[in-house]
Amino acid sequence: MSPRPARVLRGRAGDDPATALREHLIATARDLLAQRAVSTLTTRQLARAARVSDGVLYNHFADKHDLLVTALVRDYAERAGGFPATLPEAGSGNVEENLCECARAVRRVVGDVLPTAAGLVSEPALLHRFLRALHSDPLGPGLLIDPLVEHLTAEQHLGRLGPGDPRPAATLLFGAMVLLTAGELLDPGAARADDTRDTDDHVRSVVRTLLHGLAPGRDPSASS
Amino acid sequence: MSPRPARVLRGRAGDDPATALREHLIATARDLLAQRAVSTLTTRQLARAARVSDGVLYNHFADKHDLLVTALVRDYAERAGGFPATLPEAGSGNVEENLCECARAVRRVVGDVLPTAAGLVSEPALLHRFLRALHSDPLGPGLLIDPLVEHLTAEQHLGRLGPGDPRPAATLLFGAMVLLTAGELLDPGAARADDTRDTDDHVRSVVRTLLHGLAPGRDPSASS
Amino acid sequence: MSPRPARVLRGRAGDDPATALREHLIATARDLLAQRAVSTLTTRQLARAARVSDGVLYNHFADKHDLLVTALVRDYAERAGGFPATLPEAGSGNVEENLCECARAVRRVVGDVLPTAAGLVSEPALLHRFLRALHSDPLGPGLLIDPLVEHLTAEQHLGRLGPGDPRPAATLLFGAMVLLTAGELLDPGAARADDTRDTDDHVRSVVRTLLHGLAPGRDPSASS
Amino acid sequence: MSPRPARVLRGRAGDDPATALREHLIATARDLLAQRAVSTLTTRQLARAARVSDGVLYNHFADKHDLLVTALVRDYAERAGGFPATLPEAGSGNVEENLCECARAVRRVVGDVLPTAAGLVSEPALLHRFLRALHSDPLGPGLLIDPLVEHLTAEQHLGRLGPGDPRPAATLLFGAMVLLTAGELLDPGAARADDTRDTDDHVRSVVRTLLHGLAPGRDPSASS
DNA sequence: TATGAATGAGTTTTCATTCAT
DNA sequence: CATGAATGAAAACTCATTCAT
Repeated sequence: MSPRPARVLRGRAGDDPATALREHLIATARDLLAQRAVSTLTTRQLARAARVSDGVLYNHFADKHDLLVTALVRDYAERAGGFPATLPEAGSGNVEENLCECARAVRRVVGDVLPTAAGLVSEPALLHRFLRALHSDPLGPGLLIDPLVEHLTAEQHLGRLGPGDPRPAATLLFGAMVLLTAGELLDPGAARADDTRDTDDHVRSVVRTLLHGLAPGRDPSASS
Repeated sequence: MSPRPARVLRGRAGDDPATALREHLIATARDLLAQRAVSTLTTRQLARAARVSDGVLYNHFADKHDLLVTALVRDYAERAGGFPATLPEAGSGNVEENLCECARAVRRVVGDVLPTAAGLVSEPALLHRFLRALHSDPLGPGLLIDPLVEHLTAEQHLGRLGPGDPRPAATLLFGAMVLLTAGELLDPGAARADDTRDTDDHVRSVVRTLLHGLAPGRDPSASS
Repeated sequence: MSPRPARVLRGRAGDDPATALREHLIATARDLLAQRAVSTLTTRQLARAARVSDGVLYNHFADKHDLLVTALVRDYAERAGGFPATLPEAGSGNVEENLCECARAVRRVVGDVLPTAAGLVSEPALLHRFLRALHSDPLGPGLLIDPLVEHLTAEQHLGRLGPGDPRPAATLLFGAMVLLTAGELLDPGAARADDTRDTDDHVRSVVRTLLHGLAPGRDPSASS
Repeated sequence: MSPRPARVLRGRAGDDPATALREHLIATARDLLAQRAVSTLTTRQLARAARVSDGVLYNHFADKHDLLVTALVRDYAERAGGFPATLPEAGSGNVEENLCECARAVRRVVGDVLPTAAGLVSEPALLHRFLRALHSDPLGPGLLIDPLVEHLTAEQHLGRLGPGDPRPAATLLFGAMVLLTAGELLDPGAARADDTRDTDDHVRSVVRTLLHGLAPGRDPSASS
């Protein structure tokens, strides 16, 4: 009485067969999205990669964009949703080290999310649908910045950071990490064996600069 | 019996007609690139816009990508090449105001360059060729960061900024501007009438935070 | 352990469920055929409209065409079958008025049947099957003409029409009505508010011409 | 300096190469339209039949419908445009024979035009574009009826036909011919060796009936 | 060397039909 | 028998590239 399952799902059990293939398609799309840019993905490639016939897509999604946006949102939600948990506890250890750990967390999530996000820029229709989907989800545009701001605020309340609006500070830290990530993405040739070490030095110096500021008359060596 | 010049160039004199048409195509491509995304640009549109026949392109460039990359590089070179001149003179006026002006200059150039650059992500082949072209040109990847670093170094020598590596500071400032710009590009709906003012407030607060740092025990109100 | 009846027929009793669903599909197809053209009807639309699963069709009909032809024949049979009863009684009232009423009856049935029939032309396979089905049914091609011929014959026997073969007369009347109907179908824009009146004037003048003939030496005004 | 000609046109000379392929496509479409119904024609079939690549169509026409409508109009124009010339001269020979000749002319043109026209019914979009094209051409919807009306009028002025509106008479004659034609088109099996003879008898009896009318008190034998 | 029509592989999407359940 | 998802062969249309002139 149930319809025939897709060949590719033969042998699996326990799933709701109605949603199993839908999920399979989303998963396949995410896989491909991690390799190629959105706009280079064809429905044919998708079907081939999912080991499924050309038409299935349209049994589960309104059109190609519908599947793509769904996969994109799912991807973003999972990657960005885990971000807050990767931030260190405010008050623990030492402030600078904490900030470095924050910066590394940002770098990780940006590394995950940036390639896909950048690919969206050239597909205005897709971008629009993606942003609408994000806004109607609990995933707001502040999903990544806000936890950082909260961390800084918490450290302020603990007296471990000075007063002042933490949001520009978060922007500075976040932006610097975006830049480092983008640089590496654009120029993979620069990635060397000692890459991690170098990168971490970058992170640390950025954090220190942010902590002590550029203005003269302060002794940054005090906390190093 | 010299070869027939393209119709669109009839009447011009003095130029080498061969390079004239090449330049004309590059200029047209740049014009279109400022309007549409790279991936949506067809050779036909290009030919029509250049008032030239569909095939000429292949007499002057290896293929469509070759023309596009050339136009992209040219565009980047001009926009980014003009950037240093838009930075204020170190030592003039007041340091904070100078930094704000630097930040605004960064925002302008990023606003010019980011949309096109982001569009490249979805065309991996193009992106690769673009990056190779950039590296073989004098236009290194530091084209935008280095002038900023120099400005900061100059202010340090004048004693108007504290000691320390100016490069992470430049990264922080630059990254924050990228973030602001990207936010506006992605969410044009957030652009309001008071947009300029808001944005400038953002810029100023970012600069102040960068100047005074996050560490406690410093009175940021002193210099505001 | 009798087979499960289709959801849409649950609760009905007394019918043979096998033929009930068959009839339900035919009825649904007729409904849709009255709205859309044959060639635009998909099996999916049919199944949805019948509130039945996509595959049932193939349990009761050889294929889509089989169902469609069956529905088409059924439709034609009912519309054309009702036609004789809509003709006026020979001998009643006045001959001209009776002929007008015949003409109107023809127009009605043609209006019902022509759109569907014309739509068949673009589906040669369907058309062929349809015609074969018609011929094997008691529904011959004379189904519409013959009753008209009989009416004329009856009026002849009553001495209210002159002698001569009534079949060409029926052809003339029928053909004129087909023309009027086709004209309106092809050019719906010509339909005005006073449409009914105009059309009826057309019908009347056609009937009068048919009654009195074109040959000279006859005073058509005598019977007007 | 001229672009490369289509392979299929190699060797021909004298034509304007720009319009040669356009005409070739129209001609091919007309050929196919004479065999298959409009809606069953695919762009692929068209290209194959024209011995031309799949895409050429779009170099000369906005889309498939554009080509089809153009072919349809061209076809109609040529077939229907020649119709008036095939009518006999009013006043020549004998009236009845003249009317029979008119009827035969109508039958010919209807036989040419009806199959194609009927196929249009199931393609509302195409039908609409076709009708619009017809109306903007000198080819009005009266193109076929009007010459017939004029013939009758001329015969009236010569005193060879009685008075009265000739238009309903034209409608009757035309409609009867449409019916005869449609019957033969729908039921090609009825076409026999003696077909022409039979058909001609039909035509003659229809014309006589039209001439003498149905009303009693007239002696139709007088003119037979 | 400029022209611009011809080429044909490639794109997204539809849909009649099948078939495991 | 009913179910309805899977199938895959089209469909219309696009576009980078070629090439006779």
